[in-house]
Amino acid sequence: MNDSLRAISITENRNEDRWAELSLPLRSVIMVVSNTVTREVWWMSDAFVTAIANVVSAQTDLSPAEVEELIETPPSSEMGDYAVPCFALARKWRKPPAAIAAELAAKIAPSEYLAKVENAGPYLNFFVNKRCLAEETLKRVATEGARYGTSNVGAGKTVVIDFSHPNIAKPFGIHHLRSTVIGNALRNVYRALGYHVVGINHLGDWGTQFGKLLAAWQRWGTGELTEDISVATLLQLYVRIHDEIENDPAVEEEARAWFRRLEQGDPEARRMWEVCRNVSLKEFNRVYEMLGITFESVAGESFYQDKIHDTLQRLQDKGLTTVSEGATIVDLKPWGMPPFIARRRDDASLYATRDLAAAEYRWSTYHFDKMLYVVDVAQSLHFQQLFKVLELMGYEWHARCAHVVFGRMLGLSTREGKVIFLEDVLNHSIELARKMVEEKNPDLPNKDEVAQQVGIGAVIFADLKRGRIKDYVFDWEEVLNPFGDTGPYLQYTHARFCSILRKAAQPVVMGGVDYARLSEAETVALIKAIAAFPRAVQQAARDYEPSIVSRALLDIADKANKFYEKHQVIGVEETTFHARLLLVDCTRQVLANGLRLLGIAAPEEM
RNA sequence: GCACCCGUAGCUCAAUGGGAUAGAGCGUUGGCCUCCGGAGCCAAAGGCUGCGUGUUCGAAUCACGCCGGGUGCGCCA
Repeated sequence: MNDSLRAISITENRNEDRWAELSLPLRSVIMVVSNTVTREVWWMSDAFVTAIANVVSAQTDLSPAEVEELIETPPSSEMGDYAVPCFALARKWRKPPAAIAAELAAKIAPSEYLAKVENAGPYLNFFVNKRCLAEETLKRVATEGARYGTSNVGAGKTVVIDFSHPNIAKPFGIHHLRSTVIGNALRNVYRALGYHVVGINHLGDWGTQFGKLLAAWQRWGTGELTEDISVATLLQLYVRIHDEIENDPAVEEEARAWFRRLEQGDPEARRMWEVCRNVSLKEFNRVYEMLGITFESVAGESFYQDKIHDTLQRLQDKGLTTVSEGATIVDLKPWGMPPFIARRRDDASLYATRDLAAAEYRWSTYHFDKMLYVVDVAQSLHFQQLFKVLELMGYEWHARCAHVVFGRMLGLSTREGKVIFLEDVLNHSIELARKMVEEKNPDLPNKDEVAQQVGIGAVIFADLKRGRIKDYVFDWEEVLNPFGDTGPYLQYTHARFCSILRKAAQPVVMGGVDYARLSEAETVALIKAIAAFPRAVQQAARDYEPSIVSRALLDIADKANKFYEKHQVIGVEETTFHARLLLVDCTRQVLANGLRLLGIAAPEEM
């Protein structure tokens, strides 16, 4: 990031926290809060796991639940489908783990579900009945359809997600992409798990920056500020006043004065502010529409303007505030943090103040079980302080708040203070997708629509495929490359399987399918990948990590293409045909479901 | 200076509550369409998991200490 851009990003909003520390207490709280959610939720608990747990439990002094905790997946399917390591038993029984594994392997007889048991060193490896695996999995997908992967673990619970939150009077930059798509994906994931989700766009529509903007207009603007002004012009004004302030600090006082007028409800200031807000919102909405993102609530910082007085009063009543150098602060020294500044020397409110008021308001409004702030790592300290203050105020729900941290976006080749507009990136990507579609599928009737879906999907997936914590090195080539582990690859696989269904020209039937026909290595691998999907969705929610869904999808697509390469569907003997056709349909279904969770379209042709 | 985050193949990233031989994609090299979509598949090459010590039957994963990078640290958001 170069200097001019850095100057602009001084006022960028929302970010960070001690994610690792917070996630743990949060999880334990959740478990206490709801009796229905237990640790088992995060584990696979299908028929095979249960069968293994029972059969091993019968031969040991471990309970089925204890055995379940031990079950893992071998590194290679040739070793088995599930494994129970015997190290824990070895300590208990004071015998070598390999001997125990061998002993258990000999004692456990094959059953309908578990076709074979053998030991490999200290591991007790189970081979499942492939027919059962196929039947369990595909019946479930076919029956649940678009609901496959969802559950009701969140029924009756509310999650508030604060995401996107672009800054008014500034363009919707590429750096807002992360919070926007991560937040949206989490919103979809939680909703899929039955939670009531409140997605909030906490717009950066208040603060000293508007004082600067208004001061700039007064200096250089001509006539009245009206809504025909563009965001680009507003940005220019902002950059210009910013430079001016650097040269002449007195100008800053001018800006502060304007912000004070705004906070005190001065009609002229208020009117100009509204113009800026409306102009920006119009532009933001265009981007949200492209991304297919909506919010349950658009309550920016300004929304809390009339609430901060009471918030400050409560802080004071609880004896938490002190006055230091004219400002009202909460001393956090005992917790090794700098003070939380609640009110400025000149009585104006601050970002932190408004966040505090927002937290209180959201609690009283939603009584959430969780509140997630999807904000980049730069604001870690801010949220640490905020959560600590909530705790000091005696709010037990402070532990339900978590900062969903993501890394900064780097590697943007910005020329001289130019912010990269997200809209431009999306359009660029759409253009490339259009060329690709034109080349690959010139007769497609809805080429424009598909180009949109593929182009935008590429940008979204590029962001969501990696863990959110790492800095994201934005690379045009990577984002626009349609080959490899990309959004277009997933969409292509989906379209390819849709194509088989079209060409087959026969209804997919579930009744009478001979699942024993689905036993080749590539086929089983695909079925397993499909079976793993629901768990990935739950893990994504547990870790606030959409990339877990992304990777599950890549795995399914990878296995799907390998299956496709090796096994013909159309034109093979009828019993096998029907079995494979069902698998194709289930594959298509789960890919579509997963893409939807990520906020990516799944066109049937491309 | 203090705090937090991140160091895994040339590059971007994985590695299922610490487990078996650390895996993908991009890039490089070489193969595969008379056959359901080649935006695909197969194969090769590429690693002291930043360094060290410790805990453990077992460490990329946990602890401590270094080194390197990023970010933050009182009236910006």
